[in-house]
Amino acid sequence: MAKPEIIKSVTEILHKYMEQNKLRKTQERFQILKFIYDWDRHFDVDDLYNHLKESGFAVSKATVYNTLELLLEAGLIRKHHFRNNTSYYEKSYFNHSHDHVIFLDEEGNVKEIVEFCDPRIDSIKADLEKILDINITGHDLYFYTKSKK
Amino acid sequence: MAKPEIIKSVTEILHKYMEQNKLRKTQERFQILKFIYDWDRHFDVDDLYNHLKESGFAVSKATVYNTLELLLEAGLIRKHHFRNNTSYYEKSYFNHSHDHVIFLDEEGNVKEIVEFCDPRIDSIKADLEKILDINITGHDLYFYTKSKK
DNA sequence: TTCGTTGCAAAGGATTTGCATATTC
DNA sequence: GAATATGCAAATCCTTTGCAACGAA
Repeated sequence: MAKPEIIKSVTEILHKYMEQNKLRKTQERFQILKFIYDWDRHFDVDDLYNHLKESGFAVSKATVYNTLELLLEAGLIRKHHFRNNTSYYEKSYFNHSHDHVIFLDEEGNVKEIVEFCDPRIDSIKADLEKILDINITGHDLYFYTKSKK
Repeated sequence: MAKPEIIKSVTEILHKYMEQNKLRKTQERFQILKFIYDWDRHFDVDDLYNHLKESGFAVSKATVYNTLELLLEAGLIRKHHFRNNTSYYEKSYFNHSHDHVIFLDEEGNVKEIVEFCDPRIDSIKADLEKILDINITGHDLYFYTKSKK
């Protein structure tokens, strides 16, 4: 699917989500969604806030936080913690479920992120659900390396 | 190994680590290490700070932070992020490498933690190292559930 | 018009930092 | 005695909250 179609599609998903939950369809929410899906990277709140500002669509940081929370609940983005105190986000639709290899520099800062898929995770998950008699709602798997890329 | 022996052993490891790195052997550092290894649970900074205070061995929060950082570098504890903004820690010596299932309540607070081991993680790791030609230094794998335990 | 959302600034929680004091070496 | 670690408080970073103004329904 080409990018404009993806954006159209996630926009519709957000429309439906807001109708179902009786939320208001503000410009800010749709613009932020569009910016995220136009961008091919993982980002933190400041990255997104600055990107919006530089693109001439400044919104308050509170709105960035509110909207990210909304998009998370709508299942349109995912949130990550890479061994530091900052939350990172990424789009999640039309984007296979995947895990991450995090490349760290000397100071432990995130230098690069590589995605991978491995079906063995799903089999571990299925086994745990059976053994513990629980329903697993999600997982986070991060491998860390200091190798240069 | 019985607990007193474990504590003796990790104490020696810390002694060596401090000698190798020309760090000072303060009471606080050894006491905190002992408290952690006497305790069978995952904890955050406040849990440990309060535990020390209630046990009549009060130290400042800055010292708790500093010492946890030191113990991390010495490989004597591990640090985790369970989808919230708090860091959790656990002892890591004489304690198999393992991963975690996190039980969350309605508000997303950590209610319970179950540990598990699965060799499939190591095989995924080995494959990634080969494919990406990197050296993986560690990983974090967390499964999340809202089931009651 | 109504009521949810935005924006701003203040508050909050976790962690770090600066500096005087205490302690190890 | 020299130099590092501790303790306290202030500072910082990330995130949440309160409230007036705005805008969608």
